[in-house]
Amino acid sequence: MTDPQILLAERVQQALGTAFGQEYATEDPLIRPSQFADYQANVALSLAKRLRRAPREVAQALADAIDRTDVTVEVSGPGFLNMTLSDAWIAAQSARQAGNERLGVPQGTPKTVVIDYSAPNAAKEMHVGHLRTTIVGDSLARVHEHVGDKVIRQNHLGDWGTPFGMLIEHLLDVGEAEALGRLAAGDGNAFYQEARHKFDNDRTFEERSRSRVPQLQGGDPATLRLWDEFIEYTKRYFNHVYDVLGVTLTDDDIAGESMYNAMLADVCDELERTGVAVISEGALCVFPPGFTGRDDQPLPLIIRKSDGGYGYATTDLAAIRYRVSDLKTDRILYVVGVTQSLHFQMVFAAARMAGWLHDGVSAEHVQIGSVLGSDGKMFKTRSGASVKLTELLDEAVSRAEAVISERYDDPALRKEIARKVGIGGVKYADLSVSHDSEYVFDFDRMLALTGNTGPYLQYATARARSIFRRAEIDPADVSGPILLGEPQERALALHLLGFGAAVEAVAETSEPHRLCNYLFDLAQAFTSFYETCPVLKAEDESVRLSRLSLSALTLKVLLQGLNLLGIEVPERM
RNA sequence: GCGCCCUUAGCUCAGCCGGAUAGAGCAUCGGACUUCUAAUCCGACGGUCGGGGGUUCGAAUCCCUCAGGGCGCGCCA
Repeated sequence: MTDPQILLAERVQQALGTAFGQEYATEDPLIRPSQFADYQANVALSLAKRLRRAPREVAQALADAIDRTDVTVEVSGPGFLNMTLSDAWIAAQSARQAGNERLGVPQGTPKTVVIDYSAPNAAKEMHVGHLRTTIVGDSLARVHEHVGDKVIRQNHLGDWGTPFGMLIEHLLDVGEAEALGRLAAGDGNAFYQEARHKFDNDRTFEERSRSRVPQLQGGDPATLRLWDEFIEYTKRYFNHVYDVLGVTLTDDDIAGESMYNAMLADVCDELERTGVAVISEGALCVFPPGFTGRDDQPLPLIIRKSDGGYGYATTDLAAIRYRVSDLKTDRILYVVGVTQSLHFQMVFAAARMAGWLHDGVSAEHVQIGSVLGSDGKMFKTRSGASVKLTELLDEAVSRAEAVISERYDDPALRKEIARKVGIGGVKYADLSVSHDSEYVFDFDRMLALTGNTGPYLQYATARARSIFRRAEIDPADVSGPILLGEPQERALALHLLGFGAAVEAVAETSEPHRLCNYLFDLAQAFTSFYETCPVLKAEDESVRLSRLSLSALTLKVLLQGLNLLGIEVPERM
């Protein structure tokens, strides 16, 4: 790890020990980026009261005790310690980072992390919100893998339950061949709506559908065959979307609701036997303490309906039990819409009551905010119908093509660039705002070539690449001492050192937007460097080599960072 | 009624384990191409951090309260 904050924290802690006694050596030195120096330590202020000394005095004593090798320290204001790193230290760390194939990203103690994401429902509307959970979850999976965790992707497909009776009946009505063709083409939503319409308006269809459900759950072979086909063709469509998006999910990651069917009865038995669940109004319910509904009544988590059927709470509980006991996970991330917040709170609480979730395992709901249309409401087309995802992505690509420079008239090249820019722009838009906030879907903003966008980062990367293309040098071959003559060089090198910390923070907090912000700042620092510091035309050979190294390092970090976000980068733009 | 989330510059958003004059981007205005991609860069303008109270040496950040908005809340998943 090359992060300067670590060095500074160690230095200050050491000084705390020598200045005030060893009991203070573990105090958080409160290192923060500073506008007056590279970093500042704020610990003197927070410690002053406990030491019963004036803050500035504490700061001075601390400053005097700090090992000043490669660091200048000065007391400032009411008791801040402004710390500036020597150019030599930064340059040395840069060289170290350049020589490190992990670019300064540490590998922690490996954990097993289950990441539950995407989870499209084969029987319900699928909209851009599903894209977002898929994209964010996929980035988290990539990041955890990169820091050394064992990642188990779990695509909790909505492939079971009441609506499937309806869908199977509709499939029979339409005819298998035609129905399956439509499903593979991504017409599942319309297919569902047709079925739903008949279900609501046609009594005999409704009855047929209802009687189909027990056959499905009971394992009737003819019904299962139809269900299998339905799911198979729906999966083809999902896989097509994943392919277009460049998402790492495969069929091996599918762990849909149907998978837990066989465990549900046992889940209920165990909960009932242990007294965690009780019968209420004919349904088997868990009443986790602290949850109340309307009229202050305890809020139930229904795990077996009064008609004997199971709902998604049962499935989710079965999944937790399975993930902890069979998958041996240390951490479960549920990358699911914010609207499910209450549901997950209750499921987690119930799982803790049952002892399935114990202190060694953390279950976290990574709440994904809703994607809104320009009207500020849930994203829909102008006509009010839900948007077909593939059409949305196609539009992103064709819009990207329209803004791509006319400098590329080779149609194949243009198309390839447009594809990466269009898809990358959509993905970056999902990743760059904090996952729990809503955001307004806006093609113009996410495909803009300036600002905190995917295309801007891709462009910065393409410019870095062009240096090496022009020089006919492989960035991987560049090495050499780094010299920090210009302020832009220093700022770039210093920012590069923070890469590892940024990646680590994403793994810890499940917030990919931190990495986006880091990369955006990096791209800006690089562009600024690029504008003011000629690389190939540098007057001095050692400066040229240094700048080449710096460019190579930047390029590698940008590529690695974008890869962790799941964003492809065209060779040129 | 209860619970969760949100309210920061004209717009879109960061910052929220308390720390100095609250930051970006877009938009607007003004500069910079005989120079490695100007799809860029540099600068300016712009904010009582929803209101009020509290804790603190210090609050956008923590606590309380009020207002406004979103989502959810017993047999869909």
